[in-house]
Amino acid sequence: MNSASRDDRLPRYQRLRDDLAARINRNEWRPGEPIPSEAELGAHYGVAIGTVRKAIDQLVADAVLERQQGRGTFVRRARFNSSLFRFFRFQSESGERRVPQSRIIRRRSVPATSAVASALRIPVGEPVISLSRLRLIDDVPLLAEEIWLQQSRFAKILEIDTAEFGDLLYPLYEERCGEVVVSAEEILTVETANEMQARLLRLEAHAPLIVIERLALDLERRPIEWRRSRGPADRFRYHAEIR
Amino acid sequence: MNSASRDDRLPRYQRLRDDLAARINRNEWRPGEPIPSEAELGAHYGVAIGTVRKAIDQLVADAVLERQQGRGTFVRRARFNSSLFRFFRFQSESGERRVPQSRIIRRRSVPATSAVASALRIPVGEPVISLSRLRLIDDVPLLAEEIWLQQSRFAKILEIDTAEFGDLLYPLYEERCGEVVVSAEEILTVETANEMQARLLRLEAHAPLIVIERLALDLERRPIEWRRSRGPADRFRYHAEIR
DNA sequence: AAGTGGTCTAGACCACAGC
DNA sequence: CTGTGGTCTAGACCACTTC
Repeated sequence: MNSASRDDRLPRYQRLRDDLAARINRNEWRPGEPIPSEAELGAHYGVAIGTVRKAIDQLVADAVLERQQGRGTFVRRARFNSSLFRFFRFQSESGERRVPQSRIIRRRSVPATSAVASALRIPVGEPVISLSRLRLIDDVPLLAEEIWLQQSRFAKILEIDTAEFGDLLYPLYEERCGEVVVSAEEILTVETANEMQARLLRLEAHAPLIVIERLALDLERRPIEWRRSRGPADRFRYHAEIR
Repeated sequence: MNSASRDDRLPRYQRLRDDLAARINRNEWRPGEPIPSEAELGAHYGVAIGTVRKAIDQLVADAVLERQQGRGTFVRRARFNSSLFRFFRFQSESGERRVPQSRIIRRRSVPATSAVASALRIPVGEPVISLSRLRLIDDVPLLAEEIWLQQSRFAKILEIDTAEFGDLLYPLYEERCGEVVVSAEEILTVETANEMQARLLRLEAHAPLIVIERLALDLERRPIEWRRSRGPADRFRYHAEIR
């Protein structure tokens, strides 16, 4: 249990939620696997089943767990095909949702600039992994991305051959580093392309670019990755729900 | 109760939620006022207090109600200053969040085009109210908006002097028509200004514009309003959370 | 002190999945 | 048939607000 007793002032269902979240993060149950039944968890933690339900409710709302009546409660596999990828509507007016091809252009270790440090909530100068990649559909460049990762949590990323990265990074983070992206915050702005960006994206200079800054968070709401993506504004289409 | 017994197959807390939502929509309790206590509601509807809590939980999650421990549960007043207005960050890099000034340019009744009809989920040709307005900060144009409303629900909007509309429409909808906006879906794209838009927004022709299409929904998820807003892309800044 | 929402319990019964 | 989650109940105690 350990961390479940972190803060006695918090209600039990909160501490239970946090403990379950940590255990899932620790890969105690793998995606697709069921966690113990509500009754078992209640017995194990010494709380009523209603309290267990309330804790699980939250993780279901966070899309971390999935209930299946009569079967059990399961760790969700693949949080990668849904809303987090929304801005790939970026171009596919033409129809279906395809995963863009990915080409890593550069990978290096650098000290965190103040902007990166404040986004990732780490000290300035701390080593971070910096990735540059280009995303394409049908070999047409769609997005130029700069990506920053805290090196201490993602050291493995420096070891893998970039050719083996695949087209999606989040599954890589999960498989190689045990880091799971569950939510994100995005800020959208528009700027004009400089010469390098124009060349990379095969646009004319000064063409309008959409800029998407995204901070990806794990299920304990700690920053995992910060990225800045740029793509041609005229092919952009972004869907959002407001509550 | 009436509508609470609409569908016996639904769980009680769902039917209770719907009934409370309808009563709030009917202005049975005004914004800022408390609804009856959980115990009272339980007695009135003949359900356990836990069931009442579950129904209220949902309305709290929808930002329709607000709990205050020791005081009661209140109908939220003014859902107008929070996330629904996010894109007014549109320009105020300079600091605080201000409500742009609003100038109604045109108001008329027209038959719904197929696009408007499908957005508002009404038959093509049904009369709708069409508004054009300009929004400004410090007399600088910021957004040019086209707005469509189902005329049968918003007939009063045709009667009020447009000079008395004020700077915000949603409070107007609520006060005059009893229609409350609780959530919305937005689609963002970028296009270039035509001559009329450029003149209106005081931009040069072909300047990039951000286009925000918004469908506003009431707490029963029925479409209330559809609008298309255009503003200078270089002053655009949009924040979104993804889950 | 009285009334409100917040937490937690213990148990009943139902609907569904899987053997 | 057994085990799972889904709904619902009735009541205890706590924390907070108001008088």
